[in-house]
Formats: sequence, C-alpha cells, structure tokens
Amino acid sequence: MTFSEENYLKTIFHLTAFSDQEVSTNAIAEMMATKASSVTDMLKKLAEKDLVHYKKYQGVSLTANGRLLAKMIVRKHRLWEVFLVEKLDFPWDEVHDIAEQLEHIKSEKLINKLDNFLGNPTEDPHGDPIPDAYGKIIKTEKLLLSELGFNQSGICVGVKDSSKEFLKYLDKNQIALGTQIEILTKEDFDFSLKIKVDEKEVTISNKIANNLFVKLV
Amino acid sequence: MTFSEENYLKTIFHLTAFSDQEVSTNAIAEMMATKASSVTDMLKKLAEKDLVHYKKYQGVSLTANGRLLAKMIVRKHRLWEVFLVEKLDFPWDEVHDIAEQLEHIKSEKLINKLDNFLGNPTEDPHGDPIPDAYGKIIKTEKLLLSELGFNQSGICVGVKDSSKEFLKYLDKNQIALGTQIEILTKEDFDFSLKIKVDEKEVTISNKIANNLFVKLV
DNA sequence: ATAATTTTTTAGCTTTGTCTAAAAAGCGTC
DNA sequence: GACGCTTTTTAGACAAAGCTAAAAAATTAT
Ligand SMILES: [Mn+2]
Ligand SMILES: [Mn+2]
Ligand SMILES: [Mn+2]
Ligand SMILES: [Mn+2]
Repeated sequence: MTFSEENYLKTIFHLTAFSDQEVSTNAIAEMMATKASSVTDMLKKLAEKDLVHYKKYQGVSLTANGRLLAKMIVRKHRLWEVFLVEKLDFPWDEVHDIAEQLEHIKSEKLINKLDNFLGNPTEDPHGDPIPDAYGKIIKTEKLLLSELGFNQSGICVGVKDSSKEFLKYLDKNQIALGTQIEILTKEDFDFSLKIKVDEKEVTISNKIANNLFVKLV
Repeated sequence: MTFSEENYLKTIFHLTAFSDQEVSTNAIAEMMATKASSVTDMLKKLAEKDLVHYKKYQGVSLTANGRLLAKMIVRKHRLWEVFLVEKLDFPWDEVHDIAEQLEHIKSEKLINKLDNFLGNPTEDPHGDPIPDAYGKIIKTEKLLLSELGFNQSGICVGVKDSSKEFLKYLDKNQIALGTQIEILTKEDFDFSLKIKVDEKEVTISNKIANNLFVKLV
C-alpha cells in the first residue's frame, strides 16, 4: 500500500465513522484538498484491491478489509501522538502533522512494541480512542460542553475540533483534558457561556462549547 | 526533498565516507540495487539542486550542502536505531529496516527531542557514530579484530558488516558491543582465530575477524 | 416532463522515478 | 593511433498520482 492509498482509506474511514453511509466523491476531495477526478481514479484502484465498495456515481464505502486497514492507520497515528506528547514532551497542538508522517511506517512489530512502551493507552492526547491490535475501538460516553445545563459540572475528556488554533485557545484558557468545568450562566442571545475553570470565571462562545467533549461528574 | 533523493544522497555519502574520492555511477547503482541509467537521471536532478558536483562521465561527489543533508539523514537513521533498541527492546539485527523508513520523517524538532530523550547518544547500536545537530561526527579510534596480535585483548565496539546474518552470528556466539575478546592463536593457513570470549574459547574465521571493530584494552 | 444545475466520470496531459535498448565516451592493449 | 571492452549517458516507454477541461449521469427546479 502506498501513502496515498492509505490516506484515502483513512479519509473514507473518518467520513463514514458516524454517518455509516456511503460517502461522496466530492466529500473525499474536499477533505483531502484534492480534485474529484483524482478521487475517482483512486477509488477505482481501491475497488480493484477490494478495499472499498464502489459503483459509478453511487458513492463509496469501506469493505471489511479496507476498514481494518484504515483502523490500523488510525491506531498508528494516535499511538505516535501519545509518544510525542508523553515521551518527547511535545505540546498537543504540534503532534498531528508529525503523526501524519509516522502513521505510514510499516512494521506491525514496531507499533505493538510502541503500544506496550506507552502502557497500552486507550486514548490519544486529544481524547480520541486508539484501536487495539485487532481494530477494536472502545468508545467512551462523552457529551459536548454545550449540552450541559446550569450548575452542571463536567470533566474535559476530548476535543471535537483538534486544529492548532483551537488547541492553543484552550491552552491560553488553561483548559486541558482532565480539567473540571462548571456551567455558571448561559446567554440566550448568542448561547455564549460563563463557566468556572480552576476557580476562575471565563466566558466562552457557543462555538467553543460545541467543540469540547466532557464527561458529567 | 523526496525519499528517493534522500536515499541517493545517503548512498553517495556512505560511498565517499572513507575514500573521499568521486564515486561512480555504477557504484551507486549497485549499492542501491537499481540501474545506472536511473542513477544518471537522479544525479542530474541533484546537481540542479546543488547537492552534488557532477560532470558527465566523471563521477560525482557531494557539495557542502549535500553532505550536510546526508549527515542529517544518517543522524536520524542512527538515533531511531538507538530508540528501537534501547526503548522498544528490538534486537540489533531488526532495527535497520525500520530505521530506513523512519529516517525520512521530516521534523527537526522531533529529531532533536528524540536525541535528548535518548540522552544524546554518540553511537548507534552497531557502534557507528551519530552526527550531532550540526553534522559533526566524533570518530573514535577503532581497529579490526584481525589486526590484533597474540594474547592481545580488545573490547568489541562496533561491526563493519551490519547485516542480519552477521549480527545473528554474533548473538549466537554471545559477542555484543562491550564484550571483551582475547586472541589466543592464529592459524597460518586460513587466518582463522581462536579467541576467548567470557571464559569460553571460540574459533572464528578470518571473515568474522575482519568485520568486528575492537578497542585495545 | 423538461430544463437547469450539480456531481461524477472520462480523456488527455504532467511530473517523478523507474526500466530497456541503443548510442557515446573513456580506457587498456597492441 | 586504432580496436575492443567497459562505463556512462541518452532516447523512449511505463506506472503512479496528480491536474484541467469536457462529457455524462444524477438531481433539482420549473
Ligand atoms: Mn491527529
Ligand atoms: Mn489526535
Ligand atoms: Mn542501519
Ligand atoms: Mn546502525
């Protein structure tokens, strides 16, 4: 498998993760910042290798085999992210780009040894689950901060948007995984929230609250 | 820089490491298991980028810039080998192939953090020197086991041939870096040696003695 | 039901890195 | 200095992965 094939599989996996529907050529093209015609070419190749179900004009989905391979790439990506943060002390907003490269290193033994070295983590630095060596993913219950009501408290367990910009915003406001957040007030006009973080009051927009996963405490 | 360009630079670096002469198209082709015509194509491209000095029919050598880049690739390769052996507990005969992939990961910050994480090692698991972040290489004095005389003792500090086969042979005979070896007798007919390793006597061929680096004790 | 619009595919071209076969250059021998 | 062998380069082809522009299919609107 080439890097490119792996990247397509991973993209299709992410796009079908929650909807579980067929995914469109254009959706793939947009997410990969490429052209629809290039996507069509690749889908034919992946179909040829039995990694996707593909019928002209009818969207695409992963085969069992394709899904497993995609999960293995996600596994590698997230384990390397843990390594970079836990062992090399990288900030959580810098690891994704490097993991995009490391996820293509081919060696099952390597990734399983890395997994052990890291203590078999179940989540990456952004709170996303790490598939095990068989592709099994343990999904933990989590809801968006925006779904909490007044006076409810949650512990931050993940981010929905894991862009550099958002992660840096959270750093600036001293919000990290494990931080406890209490909802103080909700503004009806723009749905902005006043929250309590570490004894400090902070006002955050609806967009922020919609991208932070919490677990009720 | 592409993987392919990096591999060519690295090969030219290794071929010119000791001789310091121009290297031939055929020598590169042979070491990379490719064809001379492919090498010629790549040399033109590298010359265009000012990474090699190249004149038709007259061999090739690295420019200062090309040499520095080559050293950075070697640095990455050897640091990753240390990581694999020291942290992930890989046997020394399995790390080269994986390092061939890891050496192409692009991130200066990553490699410098890895260097620190490993305690800034100066040598890789095969006794080869690791260039520092500026490309500086500290060469330590070492001689071949075959150069020792009767009753002389040396500590094994490196291997000249680092093929799987040779490394496994050494494992089988309990010879590792740091092992002390004493020359007991030399056979005039085939230059085979009787040596003492860990209180045990072992007979080794001239070929073995010619591929083991030692430091006199 | 037809027309307009959007989506997807096809056709044809480009770049990178490889190959084979043939031509050109360099070198050792007489 | 010519001949023959070896090395190197060139010419031309191919596969992978991308692109643009045009055609075809699907979808939406009238
Ligand atoms: Mn990531
Ligand atoms: Mn992540
Ligand atoms: Mn190596
Ligand atoms: Mn090595």
